[in-house]
Amino acid sequence: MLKKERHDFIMRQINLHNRVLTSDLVQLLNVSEDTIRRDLQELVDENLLYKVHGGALSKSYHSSFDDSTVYARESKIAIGKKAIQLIKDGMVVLTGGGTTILELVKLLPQGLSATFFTISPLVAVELAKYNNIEVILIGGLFSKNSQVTYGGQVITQLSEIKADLCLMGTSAIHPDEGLTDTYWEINQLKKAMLACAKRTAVLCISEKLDIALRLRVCPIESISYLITELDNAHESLFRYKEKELNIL
Amino acid sequence: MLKKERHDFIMRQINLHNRVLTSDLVQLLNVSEDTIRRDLQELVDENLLYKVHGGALSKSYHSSFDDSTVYARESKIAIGKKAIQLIKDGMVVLTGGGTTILELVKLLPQGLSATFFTISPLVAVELAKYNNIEVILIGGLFSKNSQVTYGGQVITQLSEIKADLCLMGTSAIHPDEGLTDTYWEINQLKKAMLACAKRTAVLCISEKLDIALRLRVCPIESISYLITELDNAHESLFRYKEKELNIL
DNA sequence: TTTTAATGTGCGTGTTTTTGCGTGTTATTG
DNA sequence: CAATAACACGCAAAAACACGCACATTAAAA
Repeated sequence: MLKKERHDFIMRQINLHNRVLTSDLVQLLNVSEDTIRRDLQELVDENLLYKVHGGALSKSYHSSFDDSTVYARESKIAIGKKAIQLIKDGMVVLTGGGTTILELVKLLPQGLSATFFTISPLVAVELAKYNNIEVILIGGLFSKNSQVTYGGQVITQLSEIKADLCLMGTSAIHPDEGLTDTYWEINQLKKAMLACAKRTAVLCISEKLDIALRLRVCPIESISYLITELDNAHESLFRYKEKELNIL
Repeated sequence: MLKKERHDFIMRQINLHNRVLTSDLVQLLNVSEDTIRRDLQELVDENLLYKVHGGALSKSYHSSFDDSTVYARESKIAIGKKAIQLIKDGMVVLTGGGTTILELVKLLPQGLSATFFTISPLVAVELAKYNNIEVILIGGLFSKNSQVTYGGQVITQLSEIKADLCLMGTSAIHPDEGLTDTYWEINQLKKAMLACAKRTAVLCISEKLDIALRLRVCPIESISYLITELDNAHESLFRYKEKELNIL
């Protein structure tokens, strides 16, 4: 492999992930650490990236760091960190859309090898940054509001999938009413997602606890994991602990 | 073997693989290293390729699919402006992926009422910003390189669609060889897209003109419109005008 | 046909680039 | 503060390179 190609590869990784580890590059490119270090130094000289102990960072990363337009981003990252513990190598995972799922995906470990089905284009794009993850985007009508695909075709395709784990954002959850939603189409969609996964994890920031909306998706017992940003011992979770439900 | 023949051979290799190694050429052409080096230097002088230690790279080779800095963005906007003239109210349009298409979508008139099928999640998200456009995302395996869905499922779904117009980005176009591509899957995909649309418009920045890659998608006659950023009278387009092809 | 000039090609020589390794130093972590 | 990992520096071998020169081939001029 030519040096220029290596540089291109590194810059590609940087643009994709905003960071690279020296050790990863050594493995991926099959050259010595010194070579990688020299490459990184040369790219620094060209003002293309920012070198740190252990690897390098994207130059634009720091300047555009504050994409804090995401509401309650800190909470969602906390939820994401908990949720990734459920994902193991070799798993087939089904995900919905929403900013919480998106934050989770950004936190996945680089080496993870798994298959992801998703109804969210944005999640698909983010997942595609991981070399060892196979991404299948479930197609259909595209919802302008929730930025996911929906409709009959999606549900048909979901019925053909067998997933180990389903990761689902939530509109509302209530200890007695279970999972609920406002829109018929989204409701149908979530039912279909639940049906095709062995276990389902609901990702839910605390302010959506104890709310019931118009349409019932499923009772609380159909859910395997409830993941919030709260400490496990937090009082808001008492009512949920009484059910057969793992709280993370 | 004549020098010109060697040069043609080298350029062919470059267009095919985006790179050549000096050592490979020495073997393939059975001449001395010096001759190859001189050849490469001459091709550099003609501005046809990019020389590096160990070989040479294609000039139009840009590996990074970097969304922050779209390559040749001005040209792509110019192409987009021309292409939207083809889109009328009520149409069913099929689009591929790529930055050119993405720029086009951003230029669509707000009031446009149409149905768009697309294999690109990013295009879908962008299209969703228009109230009167119905967006159907065609799902399937998601390609990390080209950021579109592909594979058997996509092709099956495409076969069920009847579109008025297909908007397609391009890897390479050549007056004799037609539309060509490097990857089998993308090649199959483009064939399927062509098959389901009444007319096809190829969006192509000028530096991708007159290049032939490994796999043939279709002859030039199968295309209805060729859209570049160049003026209609530009000499680069002469060879294309001879064919039955509308140049915009 | 012969001469002359121009161009193309290969080889020898010396230079530069690239790369991996050994050594010792600096950061990071528990 | 000690163990580990990451780092910087210099060195040496190998590869790639540039340059000049000689020889071959070709083509036009004499």
